[in-house]
Amino acid sequence: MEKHTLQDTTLFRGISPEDADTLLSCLDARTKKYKKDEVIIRSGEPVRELGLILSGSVNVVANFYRGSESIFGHFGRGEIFAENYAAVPGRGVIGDVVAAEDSEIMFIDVNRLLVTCENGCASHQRLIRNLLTISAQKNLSLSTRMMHIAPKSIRERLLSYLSEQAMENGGRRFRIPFDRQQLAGYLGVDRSAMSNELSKMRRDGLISYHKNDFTLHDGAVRE
Amino acid sequence: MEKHTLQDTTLFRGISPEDADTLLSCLDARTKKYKKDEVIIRSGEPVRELGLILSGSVNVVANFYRGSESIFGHFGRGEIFAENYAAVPGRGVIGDVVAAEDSEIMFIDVNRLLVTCENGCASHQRLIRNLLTISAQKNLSLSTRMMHIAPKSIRERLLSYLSEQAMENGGRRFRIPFDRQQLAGYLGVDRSAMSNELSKMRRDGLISYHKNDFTLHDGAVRE
DNA sequence: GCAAGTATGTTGTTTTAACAACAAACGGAG
DNA sequence: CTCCGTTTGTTGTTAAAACAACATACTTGC
Repeated sequence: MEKHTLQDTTLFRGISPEDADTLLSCLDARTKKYKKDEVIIRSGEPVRELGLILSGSVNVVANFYRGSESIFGHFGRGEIFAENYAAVPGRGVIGDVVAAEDSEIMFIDVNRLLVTCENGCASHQRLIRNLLTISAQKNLSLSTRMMHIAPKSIRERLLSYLSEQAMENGGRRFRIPFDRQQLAGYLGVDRSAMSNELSKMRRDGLISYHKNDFTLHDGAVRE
Repeated sequence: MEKHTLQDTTLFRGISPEDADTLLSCLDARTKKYKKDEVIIRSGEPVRELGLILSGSVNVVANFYRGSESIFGHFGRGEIFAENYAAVPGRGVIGDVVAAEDSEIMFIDVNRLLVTCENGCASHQRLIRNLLTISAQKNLSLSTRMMHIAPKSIRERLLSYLSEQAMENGGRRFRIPFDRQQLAGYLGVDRSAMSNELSKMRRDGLISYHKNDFTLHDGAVRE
């Protein structure tokens, strides 16, 4: 693993390789390699360190009750995981964290990360800010999705999602970053049923679209 | 507003009134009063400060598209809001934040909060840690709920929720903190349909329960 | 341009949850 | 204890989404 890798991570973004180097020793970070399918964190384990993916990727696998062994999250190179558990003492991790491929993970003690040290304070503060930003961003995307999933009908979910996309885009015409399959997954509905509903909405004059290019009409938008 | 109030807030937890006082001037916090129903933050506004509720409470009101004016969140005395938007620059708030009753709000600039100052550094670090902990906790509760809502059927949602409660409780018998109405809301299903499903699950020997006291049987739990 | 593969749309059927309306159990207040 | 309000459970009906199976459109490599 080379230092330059770190700059590409969400956690060390904006920190020079030299400063990162200083920080690393100060943080007492350790690095470990995992083979594909190897368990990195076992469900229920208490965690003090966050994981930073230097290479490869990991899955979070939910395994509450028999039968449901579904992948609950996927994190790729440059991303971090388990940071919430590391920041909230005394909560066991829900689900196993498993290497989705051969991976190299850096573990960083969150308590140490939060205590500003003597050397390189500026970078250290940046590090803390980065962590908070990551956490806040995850919060936002979670609650946004929550909001879109809240309505019971497919149509309302679509309208909620599309309206937000429009608002975010500052216009009634915009492109969405999902294909139909992904959008259905995101909204928690069946793909074909969703396609069907989109057609109806077009028929009802609420929207028009071509592939990922959508336009909201008067009926669909506030005011 | 008296200093002692601050100790009861999630943000200033564990910080002495004297230290809090020092911090406040350092943070350049401002306080403002709102009448019931007054808009504190308008939808789409960019935010740099988090809001700390000294008294009263606020609602986050979603108002994406016509018709749906539903309360998306409620925060009470001692809690903070808008901290995610304050920490992620350049994202407009989704939905209005409105005073649910006469309230007093303290606004704290997150950027300033993150930069450790000279005086009272120990307390300042505690403040930062508190903020991160709050953020991490919200993340955990959001993703946990997400996970319970992911399955399509009521039964699976219930099993997901109950299994997690059991795991958290370290035993198959436990009490849940919701009444039926709240649980249905949390799982995003109809209350009566849920009651019905609970009965069926009891009939099927998966669980037994009396009021909020639940027991999971072999069929319901992993292994 | 054609063939093969993937993504999207359509239609009909089946399953399931929402809904409505009511019954039963529970929990104080008097 | 009884009455009243609230919570929980039950049942039947209706509406909607899941599901399955197929049609059409779009993409890409040849």
